[in-house]
Amino acid sequence: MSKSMARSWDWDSLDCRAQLDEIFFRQHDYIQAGSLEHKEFWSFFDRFQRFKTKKDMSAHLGVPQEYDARYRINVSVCTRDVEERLGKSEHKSTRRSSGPGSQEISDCRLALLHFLDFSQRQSFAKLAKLRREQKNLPIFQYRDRIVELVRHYPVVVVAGDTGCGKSTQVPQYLLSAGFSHIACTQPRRIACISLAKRVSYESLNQFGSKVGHQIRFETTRTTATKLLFLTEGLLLRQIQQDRMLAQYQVAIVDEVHERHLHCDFLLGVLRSLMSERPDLRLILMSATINIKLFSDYFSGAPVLQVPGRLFPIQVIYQPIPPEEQPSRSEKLDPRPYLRVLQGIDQRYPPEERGDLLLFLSGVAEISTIQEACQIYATHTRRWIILPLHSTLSLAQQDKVFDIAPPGVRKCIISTNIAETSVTIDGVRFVVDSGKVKEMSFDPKAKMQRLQEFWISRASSEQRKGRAGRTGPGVCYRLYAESDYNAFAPYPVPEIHRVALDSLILQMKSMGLGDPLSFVFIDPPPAASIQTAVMYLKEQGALDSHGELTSIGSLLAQLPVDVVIGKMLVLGSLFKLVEPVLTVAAALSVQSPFLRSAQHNPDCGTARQPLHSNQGDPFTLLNTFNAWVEIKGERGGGSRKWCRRRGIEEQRLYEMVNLRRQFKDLLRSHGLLESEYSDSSDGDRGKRRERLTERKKLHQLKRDHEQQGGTRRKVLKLDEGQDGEFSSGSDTEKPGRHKKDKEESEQNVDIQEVKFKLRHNMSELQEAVGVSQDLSSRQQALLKLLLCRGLYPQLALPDEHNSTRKDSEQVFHTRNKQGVVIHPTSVFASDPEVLHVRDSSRHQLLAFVTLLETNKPYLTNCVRVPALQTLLLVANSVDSNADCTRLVVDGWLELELREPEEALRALSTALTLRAEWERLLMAQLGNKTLGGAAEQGASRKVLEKLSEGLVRSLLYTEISYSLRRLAAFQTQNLYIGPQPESELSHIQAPDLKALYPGAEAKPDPIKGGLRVTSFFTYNCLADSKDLYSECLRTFWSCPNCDLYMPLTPLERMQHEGSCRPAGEQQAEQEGKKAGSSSASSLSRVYHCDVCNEDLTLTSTEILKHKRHS
DNA sequence: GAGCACTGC
Repeated sequence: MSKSMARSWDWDSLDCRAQLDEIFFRQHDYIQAGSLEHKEFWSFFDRFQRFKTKKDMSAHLGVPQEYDARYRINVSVCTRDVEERLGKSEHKSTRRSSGPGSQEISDCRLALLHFLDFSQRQSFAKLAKLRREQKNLPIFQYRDRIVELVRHYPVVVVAGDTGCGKSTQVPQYLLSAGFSHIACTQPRRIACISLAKRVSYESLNQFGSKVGHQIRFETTRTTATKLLFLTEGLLLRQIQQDRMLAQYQVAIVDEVHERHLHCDFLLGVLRSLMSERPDLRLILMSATINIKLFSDYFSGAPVLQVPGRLFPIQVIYQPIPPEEQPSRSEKLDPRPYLRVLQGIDQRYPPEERGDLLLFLSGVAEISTIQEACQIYATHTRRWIILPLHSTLSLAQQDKVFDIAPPGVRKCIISTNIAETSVTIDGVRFVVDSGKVKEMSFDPKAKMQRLQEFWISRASSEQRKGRAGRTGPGVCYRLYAESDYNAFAPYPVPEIHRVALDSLILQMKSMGLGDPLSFVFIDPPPAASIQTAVMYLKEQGALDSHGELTSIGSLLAQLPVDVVIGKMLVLGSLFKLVEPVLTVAAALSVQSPFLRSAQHNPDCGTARQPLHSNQGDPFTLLNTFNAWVEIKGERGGGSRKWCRRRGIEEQRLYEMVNLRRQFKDLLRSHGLLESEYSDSSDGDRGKRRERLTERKKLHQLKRDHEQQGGTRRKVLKLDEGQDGEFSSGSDTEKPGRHKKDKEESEQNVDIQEVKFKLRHNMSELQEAVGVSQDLSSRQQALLKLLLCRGLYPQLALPDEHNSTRKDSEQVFHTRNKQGVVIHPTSVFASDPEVLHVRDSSRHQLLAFVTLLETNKPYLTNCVRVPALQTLLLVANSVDSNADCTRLVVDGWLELELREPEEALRALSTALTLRAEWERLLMAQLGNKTLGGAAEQGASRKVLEKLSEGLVRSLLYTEISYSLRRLAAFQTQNLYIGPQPESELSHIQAPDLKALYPGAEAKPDPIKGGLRVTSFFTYNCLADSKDLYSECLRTFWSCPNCDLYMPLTPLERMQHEGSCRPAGEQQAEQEGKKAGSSSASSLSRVYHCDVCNEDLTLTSTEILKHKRHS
């Protein structure tokens, strides 16, 4: 180039460029070394130099030799030190042997100025195009009208169909009109992210960081944010903290027509807030369906209707002929679907592009049709068949966005995930089966049900609309027009179909009063609300008056199901937080185990070491722990580790996020001690190391964001022919294939980058390490905690299971008989561990969900020792006189062989449970943990309790039988009530000091004595012929000198108060052995036959009944 | 022997 170049200056050398980088692209410069723009500059530079050379040879072609400062550049690249260097090197250029001279620096500066000018001009062109597009949107005509309406009315409804631009434009109109602090809710996270990005781009960052998004684990919100896109659930959480929603001036609720649970609830909450916040502006945005409902709900709010902008779509009704309609429990007939593919091949030349989207109801249906279509596709070589549903791996789901090679169409066979959640461009044909699977809730059996239904007209239109996004389309409906007309107009709102437990709990904690009188937009059935209230009472979240208890208000703060929330609370109480955090997180995300991998024997073998025959939550725990270990050892290698086992790594990342959120919440509610200060986190060197790593990670993340995600690949014709796990696709293949794989392995895994930025790996490892190898004692305790959380979700193995085939094992829950284990559970492949091998080892299954599809299935099961667990978790335990017969929750009957053992077990359970309850209440009542001394003391008590639970109860071997009561048996279970006035002479022992909540009053319904809130003594109509005198047996107390005949109750009472000498001093609550006793077990009984009042014991009553 | 889809300070 210049003649002075002899000095070894080479523009192409990396070294020379690096030297210029140090001058122009430093950390605080407009463009930084390493950024995308920096890369672009150097490629621009090359082109620019070539152009200059060419121009030197030819004539002047517009590029000035020197850059003219009148250009639009508003960034200075001529900082003082650059000027200085220019000056210096001009003088001393001859002395310098290497490095850029003044010529090089000014060359580079010229190029940089041209580059900036060029990119700015480019963005002006972009801007002009953008503004044109904005003005072309249907909603643009209504811009002033919308602003005017919002200024004058507290609530406005904007209704517009797909493509009218309401989601992106309305918030911008409001911003330009001077509104700020705008919240715009979306039902889905992705929508929040992409809308924030889009609006920020459209306003050319005119609002800078003033447009942001916030979702559960991610936010770009700053104090400067004026417009925030957030999820509906998140806004609800914010209202829970900030009742008046003072942080916002405007709330936009988008997609209200989708009628999600959160959305319906949010509308209700906002409606009740309007009177207290007259200044708040509320805008509902909806598709043009059912608008009147929303307007009426807000006392006739004005509606602005905007036409949509879709391309025309031709609708063809092709009802399935009767002979091809599948009868019940039969596979779908693929012929109607194949005919559509054939028809398209005949009618449309392959060079006319356009893909096909086929809606079916479920995964099984998709597989059936996929198989048939694949045969056709292989034969014609004109189609690539791709399944799409949420249980596919994310990598496989992503394939639907890839491009088919010329002359080939994609045929995407999808569930209704493609109706709203996933939008695929380039779809020209839609095939609609008209079916959908929907979840409903059966409150009687406490069971979820997944059933197939006809879709609604609204869904039908939504599916059709997917064909007209990028051009005119065709929609084939595989039902008759008359069917369409008979469809319900809208889908059933979610609030009508699901269990309302969490919703009611939220309402209570938000102080919204009686849920039955709350004005919902479309109130759920009263029975559904009542069921939820009852359930919450049973769980102790609400008291008998329906008011929130302390545990209830805590559970309301935890963003999990009530069942999971209870586990978390118990886990922190028993210092088993780490494993419980993992289990709670695992049960709150989609299963990390991919179904498609289940058939692959290699995956099965690789997964085997992770399996725990204690139950599915333990398998999940093992998996998470193993992954954390791998992650620490070989970082990026975890991806491969997951793939080999058919595990979706994304789910494990989600678990880490959840774990941390749960931990923070437990800590902020005083259930966990706060983390020690960071000083323990190693030496300075380590911290510096981590800091440099974080810098690198941030750069990787920025690069990824600037690249705008991944580029679309072109699909191969044989794509989708086999799943990713079949035919050993995991084994390394020689040649090109292997190279591809290695390359992709080196690609930046953006999820891992984000994960590393958010979490401190060594901290996680340390925390998890605690739970890595649970002692059998801890495992027993953990099971108990999980079970108490899951209660009353318990199932009893059928007594004949050991004679049945593996696949025909039957179980019974209290409300539903004949349920089976889901094939994905560890117990489906290993049912022998549930069989009764000896009479001291009966087991129950605690389960997370009971879902009926073809059959009622139990998922996520844990096996627990029956008697011991029941005594500790059951809501009601009823006994006969010598406690050898127990009835639990009115449906399980246990008969113990040895009265001695029976009594000991019951007595131990009562004591431990009382202690447990006391600790729990102390923990909950005591928001901030006391001083170290108190903590130490409570830790001791706790250790004793844990020890007691495990050693004295869970490990105890007691011989007993276990069966479920038949319907007729439950009818005459109890002795029955006696009028209280006639019982006054019975001296009830004072057990209050012994067991908190102890009443020891005659039970007015069951009869017998109600000893604690869950235990009623001697209320069973026992078949054994026992007189009260026989109940007294000689007994010697192991702790003191007492030796005398006592009734069982007296014994329990004594045992509860008489502790070993060491313990006695710790227990300062002066309690004395009951002076009075329940010796008089007889009471007044009115016999209807004799019409006489008799004073009899319970067994005498029974005898009397038989004879009279 | 087999499960729609979302979501949570």
